[in-house]
Order: sequence, then structure tokens, then C-alpha cells
Amino acid sequence: MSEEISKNYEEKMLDDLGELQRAVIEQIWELGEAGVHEVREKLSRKKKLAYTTILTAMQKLEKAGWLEHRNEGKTYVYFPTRTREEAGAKSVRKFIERMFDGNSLLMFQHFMRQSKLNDKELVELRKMIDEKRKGSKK
Amino acid sequence: MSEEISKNYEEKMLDDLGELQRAVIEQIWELGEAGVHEVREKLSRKKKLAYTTILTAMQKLEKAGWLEHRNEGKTYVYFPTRTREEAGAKSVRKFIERMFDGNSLLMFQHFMRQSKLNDKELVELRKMIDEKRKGSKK
DNA sequence: TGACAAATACTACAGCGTGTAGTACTTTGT
DNA sequence: ACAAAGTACTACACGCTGTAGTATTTGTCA
Repeated sequence: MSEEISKNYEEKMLDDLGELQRAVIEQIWELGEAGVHEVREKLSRKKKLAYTTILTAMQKLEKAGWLEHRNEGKTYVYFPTRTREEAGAKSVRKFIERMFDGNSLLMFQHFMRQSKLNDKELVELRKMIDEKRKGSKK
Repeated sequence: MSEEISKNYEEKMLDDLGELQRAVIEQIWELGEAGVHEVREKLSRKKKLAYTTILTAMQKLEKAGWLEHRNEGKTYVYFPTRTREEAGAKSVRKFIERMFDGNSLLMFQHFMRQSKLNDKELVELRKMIDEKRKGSKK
């Protein structure tokens, strides 16, 4: 192990996106789909960004595989290629890979050790696990 | 919510490090502490890197707060400021923050949904949870 | 059908982090 | 006091991001 530095050239995960791009795709997830103007409006910040700035961000997201678009009249309507949930799950997977060599259990241990879940939430977790067990053993 | 794009200026997490710096600190964690030469030796790659390259990486890690050093004769011995475990836990926390708005439970749901844990591992998880519950309700 | 407005495509650029390493400076053992 | 071995400083290219200006395309309405 660690003979060679591993090249994580796979795909970028959600968490690797910059601030703007991240905000843009979150917005689109929230809206389902959206054009540039819409996203720009929703992303109301102190200093309003130029139309082309948002456009460029969306184009970059498309090139990177986060978004696709379809024509609607003369404008483009962008929509996500994955749901927020899928993207989250994928990121979790990649995160675990990078951080804990893909060992989910190990990851969970760390998670447990530092999380401040109350009893009720812990019970909730147990329930999830039990459901998973039931589901997998058909 | 999402009025303002959140600025995550806090600290960088382990996962944000570049390939080399990441490899270097992993190595130091493995060794406990180490000088530049030692790390350089251990990091045997196809093309051996210059001494100063490793040095610079370590200096950057120090500036970023991952390492400290102490004098030993004329050379420096570097050691980590946090254990691998602490760094991992911290990263998990930050990850959850960024990815799931800090909602661990939500994160766990996603994690559960996509992980391929077998029954034995699931049982293991339950055990962890129960221990946690016992521990917290004193 | 042609002009115009609105949208997109293309291009640019600065800033930052990283890897990579050369050169200048410092320290220590003999 | 000097050579050797370290460290500090500096540099630079590369890639990604945010940011936006300019060029080009396109849909529509008169």
C-alpha cells in the first residue's frame, strides 16, 4: 500500500465545487429546473452578479456533467443529471473512499465517536439498520 | 435560507489537500514523526522527487496547521498536530456540514441507502449504537 | 423576410492552491 | 573557520474558479 500515490481522477464530488457553482446547482435542485435568469434572481446576494457570470457557471456545471439543458424557445432550461440525493450518496461514497480507504464501517465508527446524537436519534438509526437488514435478507 | 452563499472559511479539511501533501501527512501519521529524508524515502514513486519538494510540502503543511516541528540537531522533526482519527472525525463533521447542512441523521440515511454493508456489518453497527446509548445515559 | 432584442458561445483574466524545484542563507560538527 | 547538510525564500507553470466583456446566434414580430 501507498507505493504509488493514488490518482483520484474519477469524478469530482459535490463537495469539490466552488462556492458559486455549488450555490447554483443547489438552487436548481430546489427548483427542479431553471433558466439562467431564474437562478440569478434566486441567488440574490449583496452585489448582484452579471448575467453572464451565472451563465458561465451553469455552462461549466454542464461541461462537468452536473447539468443538462433542453431548449425552450430561444432559452435554455437547465436540469440536474442526478437528484440531490444521488449526488449526496455518491459524494459520501467518494468521501469514504478517500478518507477511510473505502471502509464504511471504519468511517461509521469515527462518525459515531464524534457525533452528538441524542437517544431518540440513536433509536432512529437502529430502526434504519433493522429495515436495511430486513430488506437485504429476502 | 440560502440568502447568502455560505462562506466556509473555517479550516480546510483533510480531503481538500492535494495529492502530495496528503501523501506526506499520511506518511507522517504512519511513522509518528519524521524528518524530510524519511518521508522522502517512504514516498517512493516512479520518479523520485527532489528533497526540497518534500520539504516545501511539509512547510506548507505546517503553515496550514497540520504539522509542527521540533529541532533535533540541525534537522527538523515534524509531527502532526492531530491524530489521524481526530483529523478524520473533523473532516467527517465538516463534510456533513457542507453536504447535509450539519444534519447527521440525514447524512446517515443517505449513507445507509447506498452502502453495501452485509448483515454482519449491520449487526456490528447496531452494537456500536447500543454502546453509544449506554454510554450517554449515565 | 428582415431587423432587433435577447440569449448563448467564446474569450479573457486575475487569484489561489499545488507540485515542483533552484538558489540563497544558516547552522553545526570537526 | 569551514565544509556539508539543512532550512528558508523565491519562482513558476498548471488547473480551477469567479467574474464578466464581446461576439455570435436565434426566435419573433411587424
